[in-house]
Amino acid sequence: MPSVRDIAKSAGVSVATVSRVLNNSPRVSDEAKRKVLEVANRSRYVATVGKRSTTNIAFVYTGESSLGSPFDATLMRGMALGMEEFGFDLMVLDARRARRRHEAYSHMFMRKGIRGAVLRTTAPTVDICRQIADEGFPAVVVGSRIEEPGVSYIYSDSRQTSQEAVDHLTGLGHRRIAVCLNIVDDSDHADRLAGYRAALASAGIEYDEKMVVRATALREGGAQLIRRLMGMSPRPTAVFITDPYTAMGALNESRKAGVRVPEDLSIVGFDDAELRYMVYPEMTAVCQDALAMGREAFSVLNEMLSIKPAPVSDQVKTTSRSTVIRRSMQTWLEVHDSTGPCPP
Amino acid sequence: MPSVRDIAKSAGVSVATVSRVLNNSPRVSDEAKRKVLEVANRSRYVATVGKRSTTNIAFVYTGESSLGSPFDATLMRGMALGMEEFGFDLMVLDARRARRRHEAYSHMFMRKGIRGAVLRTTAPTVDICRQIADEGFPAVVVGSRIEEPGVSYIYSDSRQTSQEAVDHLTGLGHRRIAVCLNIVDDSDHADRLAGYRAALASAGIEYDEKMVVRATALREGGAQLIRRLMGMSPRPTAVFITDPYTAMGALNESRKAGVRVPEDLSIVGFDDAELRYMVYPEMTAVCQDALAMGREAFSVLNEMLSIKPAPVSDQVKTTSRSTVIRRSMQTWLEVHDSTGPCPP
DNA sequence: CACCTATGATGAAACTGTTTCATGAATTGT
DNA sequence: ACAATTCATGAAACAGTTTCATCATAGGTG
Repeated sequence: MPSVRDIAKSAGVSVATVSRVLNNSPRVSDEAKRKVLEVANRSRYVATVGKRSTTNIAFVYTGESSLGSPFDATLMRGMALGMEEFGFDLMVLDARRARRRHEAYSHMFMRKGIRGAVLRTTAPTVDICRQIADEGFPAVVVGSRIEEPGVSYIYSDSRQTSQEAVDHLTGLGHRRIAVCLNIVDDSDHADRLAGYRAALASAGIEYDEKMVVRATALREGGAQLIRRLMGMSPRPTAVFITDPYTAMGALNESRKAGVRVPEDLSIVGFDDAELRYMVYPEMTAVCQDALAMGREAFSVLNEMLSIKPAPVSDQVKTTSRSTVIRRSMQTWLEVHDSTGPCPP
Repeated sequence: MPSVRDIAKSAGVSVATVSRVLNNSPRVSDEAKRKVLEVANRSRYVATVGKRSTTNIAFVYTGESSLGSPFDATLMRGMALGMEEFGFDLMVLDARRARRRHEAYSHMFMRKGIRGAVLRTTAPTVDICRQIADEGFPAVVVGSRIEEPGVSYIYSDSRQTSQEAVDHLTGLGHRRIAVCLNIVDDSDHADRLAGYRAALASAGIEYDEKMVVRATALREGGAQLIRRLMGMSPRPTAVFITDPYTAMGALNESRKAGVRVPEDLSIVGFDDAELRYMVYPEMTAVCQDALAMGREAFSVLNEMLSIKPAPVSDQVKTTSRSTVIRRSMQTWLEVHDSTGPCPP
């Protein structure tokens, strides 16, 4: 564990200069900055003020993630439970804004006294998760299944329940069942599509690519979806919508377009909070427990942090990759009023 | 600004013991703990590690506040904007869990490296806000108007718009207009009641206490409300519901009870996020911009923190009360489909 | 051109808070 | 009753940050 004094000696400057570089003080030459950052990053420097051990956990989002979404909000509430239970403090951080140029993610975390991170990511920013895992920093991805080596995650296994959802539709006599996926592909939506296909297969219905529709994860995406479905011929009599907001938008647009739910169209949606009760009609949905996921994230990090890191010899710089923990949470199907028998 | 060494001298112990007390180390006698905490609290101790100045802002809720509500979620998104703009980091904190016994709030904040606080409170926990203000810690209450000396706040002035909302109803010919308030009284709901009364007065309608109904700020509260209203005689033809979730619950229960909205009952709700678009029919509502409030909170704290505190002489311990800043944000009325002409 | 002044980068030293280690006191087990 | 263990504590060592003095350089003015 190098100190500022070690770095100073190695970089050929004073500790004062090292400290200035590490804190972005304006009065420092580019040359000194370059030298210090080079040594600091190479030696995996972590700031430990007076050997103080902080207990901050960061909730890291990546700018494109929707911090105010019901899922994130519920997640946050779950994390608040974890804070109490495991005695951590929670910091909210935008991974891309908070980091400085040429700074390793783990360095950025340590600079802020963060011991572990809960990562929230979307498909385009998966590389951030990979990089953090590569640096060996204790982190867990929540709400996405990132199949990269070294990446820990907690996700909801929605494949089985998605299949049940579509089984529910075939059980009601539906044969022309559409599925709506997000415009960006991720493992979750792949799971749901797999569940959809399995259910079709078990009901002896042939898979038809034209029944797979893409929409944005917004109200407007759901509206678009309904307009698309109504233009199809033959029309689907049911649709499985894999995103909460899209499902909500679809329900509302149906009403505007004069499509009766469930008489003309059965809709199975997705819910990670309470949305299914807010819409009309109350929505049959595949549900996941974002609250429990938030709490579980802290449990996982607690486990990671209680494993003592292997002592790194001064000579060999091993990449001390942290333990990989992967957990899957249950989802369940709730049948409400947006699904009904297939129209004749 | 006392240091651990000053406190040690004053309390008659070593700096090591002071540090142990301040960090809840188990190996310390009650006697030493008492002496140190006494001096630390009296001298307004703040931890400044190596004169490092942290830039953490805390989002403080009080356990009873609903962290996962749309309002708080949107607020959080707004604060994320403020983080970027003003260069702060955000920490999430439960005021009551995080604090230790006999610890002043400002001490607790400083122990965690927090420079300023955004407070989210409900009526029963107003005293926490008052106490933090009394300690002179830079803090701003968001979403409540706390008329206590020294307390800064940002709130939505919903009085005027509430009046407009009820004007809208009287303009549609309604005469028997109920209002639904939260079961706990706070200044916001008082404002909305005042707006309601003003609108009645200007329309020449007499104020009737029986038309003031209380409900919890939950879906179920809204359901209860509808059952109450339907049992009244004569029945109100319109209701102004001052909480988003209550309004949502009322809309859904109306449908279940066979009450048509707006044909039988006009509903004006309240919205601080996007709820008005999620329900059916889309809800006429008094809207506030929680996003802007979150951002504004950081602006206010930035202002507070850039004012240098008066230097405290070693002899006179003045209570350095921080500047009081109060801002009000605009609310607006959006007319959608849950209000209509008064039935004959 | 010479000289003074302002600015900027830097390091030694001073300072802040935390932890380790040694020490003496108190408690407990046999 | 005595040894062993545990506990509370302070001195010292250590980690990071900032202040202050120093030196170099650039720029304006006679």
